[in-house]
Amino acid sequence: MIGLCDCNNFFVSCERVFDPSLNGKPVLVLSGNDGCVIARSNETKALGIKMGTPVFKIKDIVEKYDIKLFSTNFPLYGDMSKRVMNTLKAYTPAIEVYSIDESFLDFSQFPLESLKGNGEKIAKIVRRNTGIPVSIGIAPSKTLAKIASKLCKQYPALKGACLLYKDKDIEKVLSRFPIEDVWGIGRRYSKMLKEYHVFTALDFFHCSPDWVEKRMSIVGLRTWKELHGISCISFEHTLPDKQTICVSRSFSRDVEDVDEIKAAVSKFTTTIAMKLRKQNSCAGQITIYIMTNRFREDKPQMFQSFPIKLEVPTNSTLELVKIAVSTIDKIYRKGYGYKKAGVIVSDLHSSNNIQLSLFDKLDRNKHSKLMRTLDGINARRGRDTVILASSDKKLSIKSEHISNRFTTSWDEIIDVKV
DNA sequence: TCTGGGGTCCTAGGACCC
DNA sequence: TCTGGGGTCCTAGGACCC
Repeated sequence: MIGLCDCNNFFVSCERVFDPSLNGKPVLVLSGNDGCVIARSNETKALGIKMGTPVFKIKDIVEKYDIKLFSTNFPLYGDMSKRVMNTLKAYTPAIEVYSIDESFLDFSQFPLESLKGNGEKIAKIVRRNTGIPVSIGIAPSKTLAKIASKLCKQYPALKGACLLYKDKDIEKVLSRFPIEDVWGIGRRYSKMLKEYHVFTALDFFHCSPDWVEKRMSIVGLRTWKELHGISCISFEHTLPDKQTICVSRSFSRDVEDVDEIKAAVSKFTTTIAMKLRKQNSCAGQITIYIMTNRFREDKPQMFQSFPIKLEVPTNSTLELVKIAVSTIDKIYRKGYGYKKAGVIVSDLHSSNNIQLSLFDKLDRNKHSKLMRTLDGINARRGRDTVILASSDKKLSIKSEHISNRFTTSWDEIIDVKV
């Protein structure tokens, strides 16, 4: 049996931990530049506000219901996530961190009759230790566990834990579960399935496996089997290294100045190099892209992306930034307003086995020593204590409703009034 | 005026090998 | 009229996830 612990309305819950007056009130958390809705409280869900809605389109509702808005605060959410995961680790034999707000829990050694009670206990402890409410679904497969966790949110009487394993129960639940809400069935497939009158998870359950495989490949077949209680997506005890790493941002306005774009790309690449070193990888390829605002149909559009193969894979900030910034000169065109830029590294290798080149002039030992020192200082003194001069320029990104980094910055720690 | 960011996996087709 | 058989690797595109 496998558990899935999902944090309820996670980003909203993080904000509420540090401002309990938000409990019971409608709250939204917004994407970068305060653009779209990326998290909703139950109250705002009830108002019919959809995930991904641009905020300017719902200005009237926000005002009418006095909805509290928050800019995204990833340092806070990331740290709160760690706290939740650490608590889960302490009360289960193993966890697989699946996303910032979800973990699978290894319940394979627990007797069946103890599962419901254990789930409730764990949900209660997480709430007590971190302030974050969670829903724990327990079932024979990951897909069913996801469904079970959603049931917890519908039925508070379950006290945060739902065990789903009897055939009779599964069929009853699936018959009321919309096909588009099943893990693994996205927008495209649910549209296709509905054309064949498959509307609920149970309709899909009763499809023939051959039919499913023919139309949805073995990925769809896997979902079908998982709904039948056959576990096909195994529990991963160790996280594999990333195969690609990407850092990109939209700007709050259209940027024409090439130096501003270079500074942004320099910043993104600095972050990427840091992430590479963190997982002990070197990149064999780096791609830089810049694009105009696709929503401005009245303006000329431009999307340029330029991949560069590296002769020797690297994770040196100096080397990668130099390449990235010089690439901007190749792809930048005057007269366009750029709205977004990004950097992607791929073809990643372990730093321990790097194929060197006969013609390489770079002193790689020197670089890696310097990077170790830089990482050390920035770990102790804060992320941007030592940066490259080329990235020393403020990015134009809007976040008007941002809360404090209560748990990761001494300057922003919570005030307690006595 | 204002529209997010970061990932994975699978398949098909083309280029190439012997 | 007729044109082999068996592979690998790479990339682009499409699907999905949070």
